[in-house]
Amino acid sequence: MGMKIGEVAERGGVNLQTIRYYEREKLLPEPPRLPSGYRIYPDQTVRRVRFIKRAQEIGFTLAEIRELLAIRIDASRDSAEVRTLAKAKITDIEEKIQTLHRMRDALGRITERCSGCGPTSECPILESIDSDEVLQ
Amino acid sequence: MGMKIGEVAERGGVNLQTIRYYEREKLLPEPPRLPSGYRIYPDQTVRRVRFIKRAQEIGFTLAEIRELLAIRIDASRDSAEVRTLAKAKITDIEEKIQTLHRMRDALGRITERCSGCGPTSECPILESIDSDEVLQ
DNA sequence: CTTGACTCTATACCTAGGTACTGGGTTTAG
DNA sequence: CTAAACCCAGTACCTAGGTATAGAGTCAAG
Repeated sequence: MGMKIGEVAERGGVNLQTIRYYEREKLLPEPPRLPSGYRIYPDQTVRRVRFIKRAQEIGFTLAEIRELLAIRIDASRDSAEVRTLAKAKITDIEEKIQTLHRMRDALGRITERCSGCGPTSECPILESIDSDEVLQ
Repeated sequence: MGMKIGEVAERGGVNLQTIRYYEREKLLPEPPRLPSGYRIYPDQTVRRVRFIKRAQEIGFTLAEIRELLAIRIDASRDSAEVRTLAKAKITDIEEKIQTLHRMRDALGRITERCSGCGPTSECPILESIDSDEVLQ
């Protein structure tokens, strides 16, 4: 029960320095320490680190991730405020999902139309795709 | 027909310097110039700039966006290769969509469960949510 | 035909998000 | 009881993705 920082980093898939950086940036709470000063972390810290990394991959900044985490954590807030915050985040997320769907569909059309063609320069279908189709 | 750089920047919603930066980074092709050296852009450049910005918002780096754009543009490639690339990108995108769905659902549960509660500290439902529920 | 808004290149600077290095102390396996 | 592996704080450094500034030329409305 309780890991040292190196294990958290390894299991979380990040550099050891990153853990300390997240602590400074208030993305991770300050953990208890051994008398030696060594940080001791509970298991769920690994999940939190992975959450941060996944949230970054889908375009949230550390500041936004801090807010997302705060939705769960701050028990001193009014629940109406919590709901308002959560709903705003849901809106952000749904917009990202829409954009991703559009990109996926455009890429899907490219793979479909070109199946069975030879080199691209001989593939009139690919050549004819409006060059802005994927954009949008 | 043809805008100068300031108009592209404004309509694209970015700083003027960013347009030149994207050109250096090969995200925008070098546009034709007036005899004075002024860059002259076609209309679709604005759409391309907005595409770049939207793609960034959902977590693609400029290097990845360059690849996405190249899928449409490079006609010297084999179409099988184009399809392989496009499929790899589709996989990336679908993973992002999954992550976003999970986050949205977790946030949705928070807003649902707390509707009608008073201050959070008096809301046993919110307090009881496993603090890692949104994570995952 | 001038004046204010725009553009050019080049270079310097900035923020976010880390990563590495230094000079120590600590833990643990043998 | 020692050597390898780990941790500490502090500080320096790095990359990505811009943004600002300087000094000079260009364009367009009056």
